[in-house]
Amino acid sequence: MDGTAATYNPQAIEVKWQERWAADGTYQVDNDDPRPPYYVLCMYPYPSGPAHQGHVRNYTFGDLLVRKATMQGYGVLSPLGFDSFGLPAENAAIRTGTHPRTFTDARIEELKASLRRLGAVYDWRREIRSHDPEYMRWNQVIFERFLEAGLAYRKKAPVNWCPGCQTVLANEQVLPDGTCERSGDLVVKRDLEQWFFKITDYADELLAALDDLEWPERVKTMQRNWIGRSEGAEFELRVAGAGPETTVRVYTTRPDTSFGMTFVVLAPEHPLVDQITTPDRRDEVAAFVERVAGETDIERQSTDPGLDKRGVFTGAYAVNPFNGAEVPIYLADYVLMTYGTGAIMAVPGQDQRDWEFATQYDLPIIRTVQPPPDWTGEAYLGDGPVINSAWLNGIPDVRAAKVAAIDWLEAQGIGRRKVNYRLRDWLVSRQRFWGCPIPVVYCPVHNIVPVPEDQLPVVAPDDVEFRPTGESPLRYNAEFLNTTCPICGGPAERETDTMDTFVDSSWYFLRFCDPWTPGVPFSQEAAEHWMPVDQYIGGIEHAILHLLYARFYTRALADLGFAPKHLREPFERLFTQGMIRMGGSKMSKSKGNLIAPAKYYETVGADSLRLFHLFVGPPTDDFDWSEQTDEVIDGMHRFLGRVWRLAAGSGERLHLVDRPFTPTDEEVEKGAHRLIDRVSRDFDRWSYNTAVAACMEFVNDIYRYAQSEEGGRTETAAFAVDTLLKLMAPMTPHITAELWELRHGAGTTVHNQPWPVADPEMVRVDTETLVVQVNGKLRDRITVAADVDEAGATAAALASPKVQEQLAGRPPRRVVARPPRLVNIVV
RNA sequence: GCCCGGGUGGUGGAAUGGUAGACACGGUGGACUCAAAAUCCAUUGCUCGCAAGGGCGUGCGGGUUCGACUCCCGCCCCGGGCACCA
Repeated sequence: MDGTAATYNPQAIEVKWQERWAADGTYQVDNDDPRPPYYVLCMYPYPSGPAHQGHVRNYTFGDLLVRKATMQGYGVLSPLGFDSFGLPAENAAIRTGTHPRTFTDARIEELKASLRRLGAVYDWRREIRSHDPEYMRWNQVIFERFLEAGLAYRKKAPVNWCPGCQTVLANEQVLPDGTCERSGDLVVKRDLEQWFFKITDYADELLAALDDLEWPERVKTMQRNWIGRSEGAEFELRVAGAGPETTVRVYTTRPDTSFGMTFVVLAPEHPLVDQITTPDRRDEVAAFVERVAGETDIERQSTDPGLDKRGVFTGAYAVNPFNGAEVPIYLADYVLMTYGTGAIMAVPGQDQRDWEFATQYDLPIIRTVQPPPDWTGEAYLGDGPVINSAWLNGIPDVRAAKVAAIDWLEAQGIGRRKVNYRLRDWLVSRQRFWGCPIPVVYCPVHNIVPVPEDQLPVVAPDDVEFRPTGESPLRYNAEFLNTTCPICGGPAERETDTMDTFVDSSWYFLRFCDPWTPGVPFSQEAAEHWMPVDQYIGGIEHAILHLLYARFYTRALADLGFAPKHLREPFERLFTQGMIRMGGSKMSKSKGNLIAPAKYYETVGADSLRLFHLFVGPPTDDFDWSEQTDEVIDGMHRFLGRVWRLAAGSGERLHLVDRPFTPTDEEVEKGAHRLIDRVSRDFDRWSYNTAVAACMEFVNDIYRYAQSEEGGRTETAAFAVDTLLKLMAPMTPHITAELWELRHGAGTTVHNQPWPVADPEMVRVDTETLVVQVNGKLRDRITVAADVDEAGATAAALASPKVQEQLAGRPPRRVVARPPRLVNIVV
């Protein structure tokens, strides 16, 4: 053997193969590729600099699938791009004066280089950067079509406003104590006119279609809860002493409990508050409203600090239409203007939060559902017959009572059946510079006017000043701000808000299918060919927002004629990986706990790092990076060294001979088939850690075989090693490629070998270990034929001397036989 | 607070109602070496015992079952998301 084959040197071989894959375009795929299509996609990253271990893990999983599907004969679409708009680049611009584009492009190059060095392969001809003007053009065209179709609209919505900075803050910029991270001022809520996308139009479909997706149940559950469909009723209550036009509309999921309403609660932002509050209550109500304005929704809905001072009486009363009773109207922080009608009827008998509120404010409690006799709790949420409810009394269950109550409301003309969603429309306006401009102008005559398509994309000017106030520089750039109305040519102002970056990530996977056809964001044919994504891979932190927005966008684009009409779901299968944590918190640049992969590339190599991420635990689990982690990574390098010495034939005491086939050789070949079976099934169930463990066991077995007295048979060993290299190729692509070339000659590559298939005859085992228990305790292990029946297994178990000793002459009361695995003898 | 996960040796984890701890990391002992590195071998849940062998053991408390890490109920602890971080 020559010097290069003698020792494993990852630095020498990894870059060589990476350059070859790039130069040969091995993993580029054309849209007319004749192989069956398969689309593997990892969530495109925000470019924050060189890859961190979270990226390494994510892209290792994706790359494994790309390479395996390629070996299986698919034409695999494996694109990547960059989610390149966002707050960090803007903050860096303010800090350093560097334009966000310069900053971002530099970060992208760093990230790309470190992913290349990992050996992850992509069709880079399809790369997308969300700040690319071509991508922005289509983002803006789509926005204008949304506007045309009524899917985009403007309304007022509260934002975080910092009085010191005179600007809008992201939630992230508001510290836990409610102050601005920059100035320390107390952040307040302020209403601004903002753009929304009507995702609620699709609420029903987004909910119903979840059932058929091959997604993790937990993600589907989170989306279901997020959409939060509820069925109930909406009805009007007159305000006592006011005219008939002054009514409070409430939404309830429990119209059957209306006779138990003992008060009404409005959100502090409710438009009726000023009108109905009595003069003697004004000061207290105003103070309360102001205080709640400073709270987040999470604080408002928390019941943690107790319920004191969480509500205030307005002095007004509402009339319960069911029985004419006058009940007091309160304000409470836990009622949100954004859900339902912003007003609720409170029924403390059947709602625990209402119960606590009623107790706090000495309000009456009336039960309208009969709790079971042994009920000791407070509010009763369960089923039961209606009580204390006049004409509803005696209805045996909640479901029937709801129907009766709603029928009555509709007959009286004061209310109706109503399906409600927790899901709110998507607020897409961002008061930032580094985002895709919203392509409209405001004309004093023609109001909102979209920028004509031939003038797109609207791109922010470069000569702006980044001020440390956090204010978008667009507001102060006269050249950008002042324009003319596309309709009348008169003076007009541009929209200075940009789009939420989730807009960019809501359709990039469609653009990847075809970033080339002029005149369209992507061609229908290409989308037809590749979509939906066969396997989407990303972090669990995107379980709700990104995935829901992408599902909405795909439907909207199909309905607007951009995508094929029948394309509803973008991601056929979803896999969500766990996070890499360090010291208990998520790895992130801001926490300064990133571990760059570069140092591993320079020492143990990319293959060892990839193998580590596959081996360390189930891909869905979080992983805590610790001081011991480097030792585990070193262990992967040692294992690959063993593989190298075995496959390159440079291992000590390897003893291979040409000789006739023996039963020992047959066992080794069977072992290889069992490995194929195990690794293939483990890959299919995302159990990479056990697949790696199986390969390690196999390598140990082959070493024992090749180092034994009688030695290994050359052909058998060659079959075993070649099988191993093929199975490991998707996990550790460089070392397996190099070894394959070494064994089979220049120009050959393991990566175009067909994925091995196990022969079922060779996988079958002849004998099994029968576990014998007495009263559930393990007492013996017996080797039995794999096809042993119940009687045979029982007989073998009873014949065991150890079992006889335990029984001590007692007759078995019962024998549970589960051949060929187990017999349990109960005495 | 609400929604969603998780808890197994010193450590990462394995075990789809049937042998708890596969495979690794670390530790201990040994071989090779002048020495070290590398490599290789043995051993390694806790505990009693010279040994054979026994007992205990999957966050805590109950339950279902011949049998529970696994299923059910009630707790405790840790993590993720909560709509302007992406």
